[in-house]
Amino acid sequence: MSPYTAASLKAELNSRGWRLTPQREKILHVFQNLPRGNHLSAEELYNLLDGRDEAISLSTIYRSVKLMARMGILRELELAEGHKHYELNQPYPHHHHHMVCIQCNKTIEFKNDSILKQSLKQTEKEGFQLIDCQLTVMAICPEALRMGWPSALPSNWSCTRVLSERMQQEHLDNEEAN
Amino acid sequence: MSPYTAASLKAELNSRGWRLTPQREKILHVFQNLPRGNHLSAEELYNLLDGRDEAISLSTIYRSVKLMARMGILRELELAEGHKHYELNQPYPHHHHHMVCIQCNKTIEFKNDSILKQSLKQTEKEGFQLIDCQLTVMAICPEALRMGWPSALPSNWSCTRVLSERMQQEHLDNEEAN
DNA sequence: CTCCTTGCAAACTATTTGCACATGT
DNA sequence: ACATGTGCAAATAGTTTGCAAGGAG
Repeated sequence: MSPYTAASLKAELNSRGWRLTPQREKILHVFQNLPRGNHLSAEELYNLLDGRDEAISLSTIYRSVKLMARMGILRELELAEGHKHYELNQPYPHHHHHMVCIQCNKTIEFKNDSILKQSLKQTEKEGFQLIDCQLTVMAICPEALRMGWPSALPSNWSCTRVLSERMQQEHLDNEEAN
Repeated sequence: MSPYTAASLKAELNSRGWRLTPQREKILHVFQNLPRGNHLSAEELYNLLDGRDEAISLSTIYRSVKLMARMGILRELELAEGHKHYELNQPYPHHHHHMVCIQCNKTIEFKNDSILKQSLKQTEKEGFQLIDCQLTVMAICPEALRMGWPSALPSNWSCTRVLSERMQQEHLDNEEAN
């Protein structure tokens, strides 16, 4: 899972009858230069390239990330936001898991090596080869509990902390896209 | 997390200013009578009720399952098929995890108590209350490996076993909807 | 020079929403 | 009574696909 070069990507693609195109090379390049822990949706990747005057059509983006995920080059993340995110697949130790409040959607990332171990155990048992593993923990956050979950929470309630964090995150996302 | 009765569902709803309607009661009832290990998508739930001449509109189905998931009554499953499934939230020991081949989408369910323990550890550390946890293991199945993954696999290859299993599953799904 | 790949626009799927009417509390 | 819930149809978001033109091997 070492970093791909254009040449090794080409070899990998060609061996299955696929081709190395400028688009695929650019996409790989973006992910290789993405700060650790970051991940992009198809749309974010599109905007990022568009901003650099290296625009690639959205359909090609979708086709490429799906292909590269299937090849094991990219990792597909199912985050709470309802659309998929991608990042370079560098299994260990850069992967993390998610804990999300089912009441307000507040999400916390965490690392845990023992989960990887259990996944490995499971793949070995069935003769699979591990590529990636992701644990999602659904829970109720302290603020919701303090408000009296499950019964005493108004229907439109949301953790106060969540809003400001979301705004901060969006701010970061915007910077990153420039 | 004991089975809800119409009365306890009503209490739970009312305490947050919501109401017990025949639709919500029917939906709860369906999930309570669902064989262990089964789960329904919004559409499947719609069809099931429709077949019983107890039709509920799709939007109401969507609104209800989302509400009940947020209340902690239902559990929302993100399976590989691209749409959400729901089942009664009876945390332990009926939950399971998934291992899926990123090459052919073959999916295997498995149980593992240690994952629940790790999730519990994480929720306690952050002061959350655990509701549910789901591990997804992305891997390459033995057949794909035998075919020479990652390089020597034709672009449209799919495990032979997968197709027949899918057909069997679809067959079961159809029976269940009647 | 063949077949894969791209870009565009249109199609699609799962889900959400606006609104008028109906119904629990 | 009055706010919440329902059903319908239309809207939306994310993603996929058909097709003609372009480009890699």
